[in-house]
Amino acid sequence: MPLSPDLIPAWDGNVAKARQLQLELATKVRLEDDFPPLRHVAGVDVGFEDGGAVTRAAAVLLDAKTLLPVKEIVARRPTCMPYIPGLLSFRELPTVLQALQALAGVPDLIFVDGHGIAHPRGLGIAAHLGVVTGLPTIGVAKSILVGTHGELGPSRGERVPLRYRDKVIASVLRSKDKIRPLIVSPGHRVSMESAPELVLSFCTKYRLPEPTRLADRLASRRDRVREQGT
DNA sequence: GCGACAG
DNA sequence: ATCTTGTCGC
Repeated sequence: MPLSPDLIPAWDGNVAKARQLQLELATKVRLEDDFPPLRHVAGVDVGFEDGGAVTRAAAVLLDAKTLLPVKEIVARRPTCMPYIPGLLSFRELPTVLQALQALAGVPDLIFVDGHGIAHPRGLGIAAHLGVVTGLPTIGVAKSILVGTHGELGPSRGERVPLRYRDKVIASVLRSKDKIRPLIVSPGHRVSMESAPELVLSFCTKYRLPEPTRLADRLASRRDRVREQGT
C-alpha cells in the first residue's frame, strides 16, 4: 500500500505541534464518495499487552460479499506515548500501519475503531489513517469525543446527526435494536451519507460491523476458542 | 479557572 | 484501553 513517510505520526512530546499537524492534515481529507465496488474491506483495532507497555494492532481483511475473514495480522511495538484525548492517532497509528503493511492486499475500504472527522480539529484516527494511506476509511466509535445530538429511536437503522460548532460531523447510528448506538463519521473518500449505510450493511447480529468486530477480538485477544460451555 | 475527554 | 465473575435483560 502507498504511504507518505512525512505523514506518518511521530510523537516527540510536543502537544501543540501535534495539534498543528492535525489542522494541516485535516485539509487533505476528502468527503466525497470515491471508492470502487467493494471486493475486500479491512477492519483495524488496537489493544495493549504487558500493562500497556506493548501496543498490539490487529488488521483483518474480509471478503465484502461473504463477510468472512481472508487474512488476519497482528503487529506489536513498544507503546510510544500515553493516551491523550484528541491525539489517539499519534499513539496507535504507527502500529496499525505496520499491521496493514503486513496484510499484503489493499482493501477497498477500511473500518477504524475510533472517530473520523468527528474530532476537535477534524482529524480523528480514521481520517488520519485515510490521509496517510490515501485509502477510503470510516470511523466507528463506541462513544462521543465532541458534539451533541437529539433523541434516537430504538430500532436498528435509526440515526440522528451529531453536531459540533454548527456542523454535522457524524451519525449516531443504532446498529442493533435497543442497543447503545455507534458514532459513525467519514474518515476519507467516503461521504457523510454513505458512512452509516456502509456500516449498517456490514452489521450482522452484533453491535459492531464485522470488520471492526473481528479486529477487536484479535487486538484484545478474545479470538481464542473457549474451553467449555456455550 | 473548572470540567470534558475516541481508545 | 485494561484490571475481572457472575449476572440481569432482551
